[in-house]
Amino acid sequence: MAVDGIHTKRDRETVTLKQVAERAGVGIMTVSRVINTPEAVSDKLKARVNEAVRELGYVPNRYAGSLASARTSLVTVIVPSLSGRVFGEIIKGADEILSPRGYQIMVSNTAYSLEDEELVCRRVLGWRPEGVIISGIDHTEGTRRLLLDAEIPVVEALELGGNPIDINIGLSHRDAGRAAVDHLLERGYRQLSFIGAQMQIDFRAQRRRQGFLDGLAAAGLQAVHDISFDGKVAFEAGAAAFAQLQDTGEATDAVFCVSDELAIGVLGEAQRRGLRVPQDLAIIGFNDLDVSSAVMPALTTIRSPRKQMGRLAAQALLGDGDLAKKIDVGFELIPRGST
Amino acid sequence: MAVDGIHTKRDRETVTLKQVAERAGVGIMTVSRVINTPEAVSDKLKARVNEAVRELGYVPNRYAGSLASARTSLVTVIVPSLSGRVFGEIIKGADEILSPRGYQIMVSNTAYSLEDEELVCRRVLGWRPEGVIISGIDHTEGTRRLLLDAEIPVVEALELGGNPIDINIGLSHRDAGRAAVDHLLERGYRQLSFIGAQMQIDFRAQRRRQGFLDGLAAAGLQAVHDISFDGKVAFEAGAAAFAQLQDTGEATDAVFCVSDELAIGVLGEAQRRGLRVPQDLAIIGFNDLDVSSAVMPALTTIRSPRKQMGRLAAQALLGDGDLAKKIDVGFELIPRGST
DNA sequence: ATGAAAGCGCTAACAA
DNA sequence: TTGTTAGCGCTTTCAT
Repeated sequence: MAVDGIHTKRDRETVTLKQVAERAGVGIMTVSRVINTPEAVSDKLKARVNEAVRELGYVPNRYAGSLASARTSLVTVIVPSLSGRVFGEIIKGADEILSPRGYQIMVSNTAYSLEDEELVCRRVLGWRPEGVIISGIDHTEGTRRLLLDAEIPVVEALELGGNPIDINIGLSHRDAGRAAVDHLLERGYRQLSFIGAQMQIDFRAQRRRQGFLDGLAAAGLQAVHDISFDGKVAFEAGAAAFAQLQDTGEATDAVFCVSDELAIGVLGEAQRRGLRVPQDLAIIGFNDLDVSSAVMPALTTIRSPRKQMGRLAAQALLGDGDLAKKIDVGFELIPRGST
Repeated sequence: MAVDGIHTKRDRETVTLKQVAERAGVGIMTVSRVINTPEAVSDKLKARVNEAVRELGYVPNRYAGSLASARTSLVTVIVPSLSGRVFGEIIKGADEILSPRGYQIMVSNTAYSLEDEELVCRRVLGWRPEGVIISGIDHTEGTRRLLLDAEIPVVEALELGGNPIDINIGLSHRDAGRAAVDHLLERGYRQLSFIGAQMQIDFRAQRRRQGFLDGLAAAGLQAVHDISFDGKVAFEAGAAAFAQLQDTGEATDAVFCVSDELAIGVLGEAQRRGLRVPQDLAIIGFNDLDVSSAVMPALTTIRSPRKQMGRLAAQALLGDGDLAKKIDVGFELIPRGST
């Protein structure tokens, strides 16, 4: 019977190895073996034990097991946000590799704060993960120290660069920003603007913006507008930012949005204002979300191989295939209707 | 120093309570108290211990702690999919309540399979969660048995009904489907169609469809089209389904899509075919994703309070505020431009 | 306020 | 193939 509210377990009966062993009339090690290395037990005893396990509804206690064996089969993934589909895909990619190998993933959220990341890291290391996948390359010294001292494989994912703690899998966000401008310039646009969100806390977004500005400078141009507009929902922030930019500023004929959400917000707002995309306004985003190819016109964007990064990160942790310590997964500009 | 690939920890040095105690020149219980109940230790010893903890980089081992105390501070959330933003929001809502209270969330994925759900359940109970949040009300007998035997609070979330294991928080998806038809009929549409995806495995989607069909029947009508079109990406499935429906079938003037993703796919395809929405075609979805209000025209949809369900589920587990065993969070039809 | 002893439920290492 | 023993690193309980 279920029970009101959370409370400790000790006051209730728990089925243990020993009880299963007694029930089956065998030693506890036999039960342990039936569960962990069934091939090492005779069919006869195995059957008896399995029946006892079933009858008692025995579920092995991982705390006891891990304490005794020093194996946890746990991998933690540290992400800056639980909302975006972006991080969900990394997690999913990692899970696809890890689950079949018997690993459990534990996800923790830093809310884009380096200080919280350090706290999260400390908390999470108490679970003695056998590997850590952490987002980005910017961390406090304390976080680095913790991770280094843990003596487990660590993958810094999403972005390339910095002074890697261990393994680094990602792409150059600066190059991606640069690719966005180059594309717009090539298409003939000259009055380019940048729209960002949460720029103070999102280092990867900052680097995409920097790449954009670099590219403009290289072409002897400068941004017509360069704004960041925070908001609870990125789509709305995009719409609001574009509205502000149109209402108060000089004309722009192309915008680079630091994310597809913003870009789709801009697209909607532009259409509401009667602008034709891409004739009057070109829009390019970043991420290539599923929805980006569904909107009309479809959104030109830069695809980051998120799921692949998750998979590679997991494989790197497992030491599969002798992967390099540094893997550039690259990005791909997907030209579509919006430019 | 980090290390190549995952391997066990025992071969490397680990800092334990005992080492900290020796370093600080106190008993191990004093160290334990400094960490768990610092108010019970004198300032002098507390300072010495904290210094030793810092110097050694001590991180308490949760396995030892939980084994000894029978408290895990773990809550597991079982979802059918890691991809959708839908489940991410439930998790986020739950995390907002649980994290500040010192609980760690562990997420597990059943891939919309009841059999996998049972396996996942068994695996996850080995971590001795102090509470479980599980999606939906459809489970195998084995799953029910496991959850009941665990003697911990269990919340079945997202959907109301069935024979609850313990606590049930959600909404009636059938009523939601019914609300969708009623809205379309009220707007004057008569040639209604249904577009679904993954209908065989998604019970909640089935119930929305049933509500839709019920509503039609009550009005003496029947669906022009009633199709399900699977695909890797729901947006694309929506577009493909609508294309098929247009190419091979009778005229329809309104479609109810079982999810917003499908609806946005339909919207894009309709626009590509030169149809005016909502004049030529009305579209209504389900979920109210962030993107749904950003597209042009904005999508009429039914909002389910996902984050709130996550929060309520967490609060119910904690026994907060003496919540009912059954909570109907309702839904809200949001009329927008697409109808 | 502090410490010593016992033991949580399991696995490693060994013995039979 | 099976069982016995000694911990794993902590917290509980009970002394002091």
